[in-house]
Amino acid sequence: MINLEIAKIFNDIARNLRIDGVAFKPYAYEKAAVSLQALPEDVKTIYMTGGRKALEEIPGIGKAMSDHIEEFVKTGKVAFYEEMKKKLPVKWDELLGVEGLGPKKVKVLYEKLGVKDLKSLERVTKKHLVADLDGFGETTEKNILQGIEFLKTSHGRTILGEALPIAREVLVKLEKLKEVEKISLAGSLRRRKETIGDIDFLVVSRNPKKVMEFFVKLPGVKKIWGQGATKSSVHMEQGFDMDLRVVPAKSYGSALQYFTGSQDHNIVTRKIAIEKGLKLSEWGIFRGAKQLPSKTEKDVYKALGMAWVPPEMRENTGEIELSLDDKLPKLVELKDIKGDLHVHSNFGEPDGEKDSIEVLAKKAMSMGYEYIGISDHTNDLNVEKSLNEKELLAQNEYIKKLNKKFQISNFKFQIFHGCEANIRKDGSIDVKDEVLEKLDYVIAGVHSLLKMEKPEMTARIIKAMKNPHVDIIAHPTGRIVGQRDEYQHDFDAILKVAKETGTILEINSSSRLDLRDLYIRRAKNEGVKMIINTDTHQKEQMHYIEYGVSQARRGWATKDDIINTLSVEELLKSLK
DNA sequence: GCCGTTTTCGGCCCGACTGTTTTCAGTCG
Repeated sequence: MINLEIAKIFNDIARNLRIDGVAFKPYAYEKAAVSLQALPEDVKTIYMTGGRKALEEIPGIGKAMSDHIEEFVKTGKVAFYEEMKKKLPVKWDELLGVEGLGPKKVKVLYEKLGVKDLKSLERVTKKHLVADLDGFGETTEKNILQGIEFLKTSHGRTILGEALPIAREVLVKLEKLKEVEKISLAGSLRRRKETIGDIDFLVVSRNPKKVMEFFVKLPGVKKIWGQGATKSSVHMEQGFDMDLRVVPAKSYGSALQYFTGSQDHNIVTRKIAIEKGLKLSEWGIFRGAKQLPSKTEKDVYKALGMAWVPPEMRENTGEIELSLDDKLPKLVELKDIKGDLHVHSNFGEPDGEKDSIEVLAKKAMSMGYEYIGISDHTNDLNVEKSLNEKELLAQNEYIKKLNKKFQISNFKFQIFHGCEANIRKDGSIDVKDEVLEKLDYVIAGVHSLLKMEKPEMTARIIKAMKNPHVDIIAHPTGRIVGQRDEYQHDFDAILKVAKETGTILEINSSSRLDLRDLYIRRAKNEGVKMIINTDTHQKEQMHYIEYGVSQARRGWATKDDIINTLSVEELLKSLK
């Protein structure tokens, strides 16, 4: 996305200006970057159709910014930025990842010691060349070295599905302390971002010291690296950080709002406070010296004239405006989900690691579902057991019998029979039409040749969607969080055909989290329906549905956008 | 550099902590 590319350039420019001591301009560049990130349309299209004038109507974009955008659209570069990069040619992403290192220290390290990346940083630190630099010292040098060590053992950002269960375990332990009056997750985990930098807890307690003492002694704590009167931070053995903050009850709402973020969201809420003659901080919302009610987040938003914003939406990508107008969408919830249509069974491989259809159906019932769909892999897939046409037909008979059995015992529960077929290189499906026809539904997905060029991959998926038997496209963009980027594809073209053909796009709840949040928003805007599935290979994974739901919420999806919130009868109608 | 029913000039979010300082800059969220 060109918007994101330009936003990154603007953020980089802001950082460089700030290093040079330029006041306020960096803020303008950051503001322009945020504005671009939040923009649903492509700036290139805006420029092509409306020219410079249209660009300057975007908030935060004035003459200089539109100059840069025009130049980038025309040449793919911004000369002003290229010059800056030459002056300070360091690997920012690497160096800023070291705890305690910021832009200014990086500049000094580059100019005095030639540090360009983590490797050269480690070298000069181990030679003890850092401590003598102006503004540095023994402690800073030691901290940098420890920061590098931690980076080596940490695996960067932790994916949501790993972080959330760990966080909940800690939450339960803290809740049991009698000193803890109230507790909540905060930060990116509460916003359910797909990856988490660190796990944040917010606690109300009259005895912060006691709570923090307990916190830093939790199992798995490797090092305490920050401790103030109301805050402590620890490195965990698993390679991530946890932060705990303690506040008084009268500040709980403002503190939760503040520590949940995102930072971009908070900057805007604080500005709204200023406009109303108020001041918002983690300690409360104030008119002069007088504190207004700040016990709950609702109090805080109400004082700002805003409706309470679901944490998943707090990214300053348009939610503030909707909240001010009281027009926030009612997001889909976990309890709305009535079934899961992407579940793999052990059919044809009873000794394998997967579960039987009966076990999976019972699991679905125990989760309060009204239906489950069995969708095993088919013919072409070689990495795990797949069913051929004959086996699919046998499975179909078997599921029919099972359903009859349930009916006799008067269960209000239905097993659907589908499959997860492969979309071949040419867009054809690897199962014969006459077999697909017999199934209740068909999921199709790309599982091979992921490196195709954009036009070919787009045409491949479009052809599959045009197949009258294909109801759902599994994990439509092919990415896996933290492991694999999406394949090349034209998402707008895919959306257009999905809409025309009534094909449903999957929100896969496994570590794929595919569709991602931004694409969910675009699909929703185009009126394309989606389904939240787990891609379960073992029955416990059916609980991953929660991650798919939170992803859908981050994409602003409502119940109406998601077809597995429908009852059995309505669901059948919404399929091809 | 951008913006404006308190402004076309004068503002730009806020507070805490750390380490290097002797009153504050840099970093973090």
